[in-house]
Amino acid sequence: MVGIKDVAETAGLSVATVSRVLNGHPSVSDGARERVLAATEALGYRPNVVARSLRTDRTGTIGLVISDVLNPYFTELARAVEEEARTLGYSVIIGNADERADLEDHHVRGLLERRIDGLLISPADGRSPMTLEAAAGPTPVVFVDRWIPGTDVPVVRSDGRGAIADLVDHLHALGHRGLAIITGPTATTTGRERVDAFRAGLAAHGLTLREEYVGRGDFQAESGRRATERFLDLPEPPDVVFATDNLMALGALDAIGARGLRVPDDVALAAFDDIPWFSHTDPPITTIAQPTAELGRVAVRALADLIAGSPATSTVLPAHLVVRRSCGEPDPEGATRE
Amino acid sequence: MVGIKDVAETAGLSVATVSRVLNGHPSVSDGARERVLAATEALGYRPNVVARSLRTDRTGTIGLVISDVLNPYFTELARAVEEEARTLGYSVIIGNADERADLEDHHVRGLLERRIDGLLISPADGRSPMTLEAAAGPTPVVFVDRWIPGTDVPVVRSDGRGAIADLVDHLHALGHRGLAIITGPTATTTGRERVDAFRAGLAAHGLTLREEYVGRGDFQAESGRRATERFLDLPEPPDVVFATDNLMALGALDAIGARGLRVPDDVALAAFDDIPWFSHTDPPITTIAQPTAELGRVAVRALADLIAGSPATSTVLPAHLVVRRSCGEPDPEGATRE
DNA sequence: CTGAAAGCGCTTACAG
DNA sequence: CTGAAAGCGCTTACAG
Repeated sequence: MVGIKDVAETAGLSVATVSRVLNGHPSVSDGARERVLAATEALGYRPNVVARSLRTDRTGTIGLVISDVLNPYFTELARAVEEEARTLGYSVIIGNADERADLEDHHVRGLLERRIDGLLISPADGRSPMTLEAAAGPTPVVFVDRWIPGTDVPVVRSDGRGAIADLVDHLHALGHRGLAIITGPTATTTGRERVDAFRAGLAAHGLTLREEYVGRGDFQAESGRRATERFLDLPEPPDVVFATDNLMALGALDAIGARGLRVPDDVALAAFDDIPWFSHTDPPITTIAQPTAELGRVAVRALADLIAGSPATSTVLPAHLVVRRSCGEPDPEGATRE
Repeated sequence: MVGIKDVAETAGLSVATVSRVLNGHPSVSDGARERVLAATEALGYRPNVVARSLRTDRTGTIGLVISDVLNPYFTELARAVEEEARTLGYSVIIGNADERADLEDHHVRGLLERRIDGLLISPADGRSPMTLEAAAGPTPVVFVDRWIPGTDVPVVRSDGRGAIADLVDHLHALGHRGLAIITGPTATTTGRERVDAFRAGLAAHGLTLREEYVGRGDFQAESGRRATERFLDLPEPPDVVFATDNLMALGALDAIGARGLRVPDDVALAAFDDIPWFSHTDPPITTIAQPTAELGRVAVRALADLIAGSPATSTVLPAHLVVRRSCGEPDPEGATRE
């Protein structure tokens, strides 16, 4: 591989000068600059950022550890993060934890060893030792979407509680009383928030959440399927199933379809997270939309602040209800669709 | 940050010995190993892989440049790649080209400067200079899904031609004669292959592909919407629209729905790439499925071979038709569903 | 089995 | 404006 030494040699200058040109240092003569650029071009020189990083102690890279790349919510988040990071001059390395604490650990450790400048994590739960270590360590960390209570880390997330209250109102107004929920892991903050808000929403209508109407899922499709099957096997199945993310809603759809039942006639379905497909499912799905891309962008800016040494602020953005037809109502022609 | 020197000091040994222990070198006494491990643990030492990489000239990382993270096909591919790479001891850094040659360039350059051990690329077209440079350079490269003819790079892809012929047969048998296609960029190999195979399939039935029934898309949703709108504006709209990837099918669905038309009664729809949502759209979508995850795994193994210095072989896996209801037929209850 | 030392490819005070 | 030299944190022949 051609190195800076080769460039210096063919340019007839020292490596110091070559380095200055390549890094846009002002103290270089135009002549030197030209010769360096010409040599760089001629040799097809690619700077070795590994060496540069070792020397400068910054990698120009941030890490992003998400729970599940197959989840369109996280995909959209990741895309927004990469876009904003690129604007700010950072590359991003994505680690997919697949909702597994051991994988989260693996990726956080790898990213830390790689000396990324900062870390964005959507922590599965508080049980990944490396995540805890990262949160306490010197590398700047920002939590996005999920967070770990009790840590001193800025968090950028959305608050779904208001929207969930709206959802329960909506369901109640449609006459539904047997409301079931498929939760995420209750060790996750989003998992807990959604079931708590749902319970609170029911309470506001004088209803209580029946124990058998709580299905414990893990935010992945298969768990949504299993929980829904259990609901349907109940002597008194629920009127509505609220799947607290889009993949579990997909699983619920699978389970309902497999029994030859129809949504919403036999059982209604609501979801959390809006994705383009929800407009085209049979029927279109009522869901709660997060400002996903915005979360990603804000999180990157917060992390960049931290890296720059400024204090970073936490941000909470609101989610909102998007009414479609999966809970039984007539389609109000794009009511809350933005 | 605590470095190897600190560990050596508290262990009362040289950095050489510490390094040997950390790298599993056999020539270390049990006592030394123990003291090193204890010191490592006590100090919370994290090896600096940047320094290690500079020294060893390998990063234990492979790069993956895909065309669009928001496309579930590529997401699934990326996931399989990461999984297989992890098994083989590699990390993977994903670059999202978003179907833009300039972004592909940006990511390939960044990955090369980062000195990744090997590169997996799904090239947008032959117009990214960096991709061409990478293909010709010393870093091992494998193309996956798409490739660039005329380069000397192994390619792992699926062949959709047989399945497209099956699709045309299927459509013809259902009585459809006005067949339209939304292509990907014809600069991509997959874009070309799909339209060529479609045309050949029509020819086999004595039909020709009418020029106005060819919509040029870019594999993203918006282009599918626009192409479909143009089809529907035609004095003689087609009977069937074949969207050659899943996102353009989503766009087509949007366009059809926006006019209050129904699939398949008003216009039939077929797609390329199978994704879980296709079973739940209204109606479920007939499509062509690729062995996506397998492509990813095979590609990683081919790249690992190349990195190890062995020759890598190209692989072509077959795609197959999955018949659902979007073209008008009765649902044969999961006919070709695996 | 162990350690001293060279060197990976850069950047950056320091001196001129 | 330019260059010689030190040093980033590791690994690895080489010698003992």
